[in-house]
Amino acid sequence: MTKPRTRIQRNSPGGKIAGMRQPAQERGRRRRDALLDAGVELLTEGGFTKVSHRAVAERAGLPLAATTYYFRSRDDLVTAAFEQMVDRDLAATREHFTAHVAQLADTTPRPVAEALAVALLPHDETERRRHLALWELYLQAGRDPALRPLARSWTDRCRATTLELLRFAGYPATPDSVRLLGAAADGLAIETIVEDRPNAVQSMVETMSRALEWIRTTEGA
Amino acid sequence: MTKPRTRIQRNSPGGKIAGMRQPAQERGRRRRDALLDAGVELLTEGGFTKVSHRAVAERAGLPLAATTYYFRSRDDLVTAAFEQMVDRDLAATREHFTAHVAQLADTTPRPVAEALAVALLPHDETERRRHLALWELYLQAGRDPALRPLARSWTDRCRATTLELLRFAGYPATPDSVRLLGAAADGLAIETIVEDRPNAVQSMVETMSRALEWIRTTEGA
DNA sequence: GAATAACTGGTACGAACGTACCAGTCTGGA
DNA sequence: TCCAGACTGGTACGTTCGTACCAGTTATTC
Repeated sequence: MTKPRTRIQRNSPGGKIAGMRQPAQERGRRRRDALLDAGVELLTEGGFTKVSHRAVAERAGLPLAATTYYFRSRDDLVTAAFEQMVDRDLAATREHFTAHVAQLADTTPRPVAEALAVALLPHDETERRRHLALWELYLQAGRDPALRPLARSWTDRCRATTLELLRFAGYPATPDSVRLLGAAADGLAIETIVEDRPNAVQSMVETMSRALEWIRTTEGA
Repeated sequence: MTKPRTRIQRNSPGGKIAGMRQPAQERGRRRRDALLDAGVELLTEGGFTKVSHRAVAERAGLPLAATTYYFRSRDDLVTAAFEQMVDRDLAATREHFTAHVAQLADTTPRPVAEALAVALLPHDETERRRHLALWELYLQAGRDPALRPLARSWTDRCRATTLELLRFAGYPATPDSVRLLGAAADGLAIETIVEDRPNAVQSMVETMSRALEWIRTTEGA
């Protein structure tokens, strides 16, 4: 993904391994975190291409060289940011869904589908852009094998979470039905995020509740 | 998407509108097409970031300035390439599906799902990368309003084609069921293309045939 | 055949980029 | 107290980029 290799590589300028994972000192850890947060912010705002060493450093209020000190390369930083975004995304989904379902009177398909849509769709422009960035990174994994394990783990964890949440809501879902439901949810979510059409949310709820209805009848409630 | 605006813009260097849509002369049309094809190739091979004026010109065997002569900007070129890729993709899907279905003995869910998977999934590495590029551009539409109409039209045409093909295969599909089926197909296709797991195709066939089964029972065959 | 527009191709500018480099300062363990 | 290693921050290199520019050649129109 990068090219300029203009000077001789020097791996250890005095003993350190260039771009370690865990800084030894507290201040170093704070700095690395700040860079990571800056990376996530920039990824969210402008996607992949807006994440440059300079932009990240400026956003974090740190000198340019800090980025190459704490991360082996730009790719390394982006990968770490992706990882963090996935974690946060899954946690947020779980939280949204359980909070929504907990206050439900009945668990007929319709309100559960609503809870799912609320949990999976962005609620404001910033969140929309975050989801966009997440999918951009996911797609990038199709070209960059280094990102692939992360992409797979995102899918797996999404499916596991969906299965768990459905059972929590009283649906006798199996991995098979979750596969269909999850894929459909992904497809609809991407469509909503990208195309920004009127009634997209309502339409997604409609479609998802049909899918839940299908689960309830075929899996035998 | 671009920034460097270093000199004063000059719109009409002698009468021409910078970057017209249809060259007036035959040779010009051929050159524009060559640039477009080069753009599609580069998009396929390396995605978005590999498409630079210089790369396109070199691939097309033309001087650098040809790119700015025939396209208003890099974005303009990319948009035109996206348009072309969508057209070709839809045509290929239709062709694959009908060819496959035509030689089917029965139209039970399983073989039809197979035909769908064959029509929607890439068959070699080049095709896989082409699909990757298509989705990258689609996602880009989430950030760039200029691309959005194209993204919407892709979705709409996909759904219309799916509906048509299902009916061709003898399935009494409605727009509603196509919406679920199409979203699921998109989700599964992206997953397959990006994650490159073993048995992905078979798993997709499995899932799609369950969806078709469902269509057949609920829509009443 | 002359005038006008379409097109060509080489070049230049200014900006941004990834990352290497290095002389220094700070910090924690012996 | 000392010193090795962690960290800092400023700078520099070489590359690539988008696109403007312009003196030419070629085609079309009157």
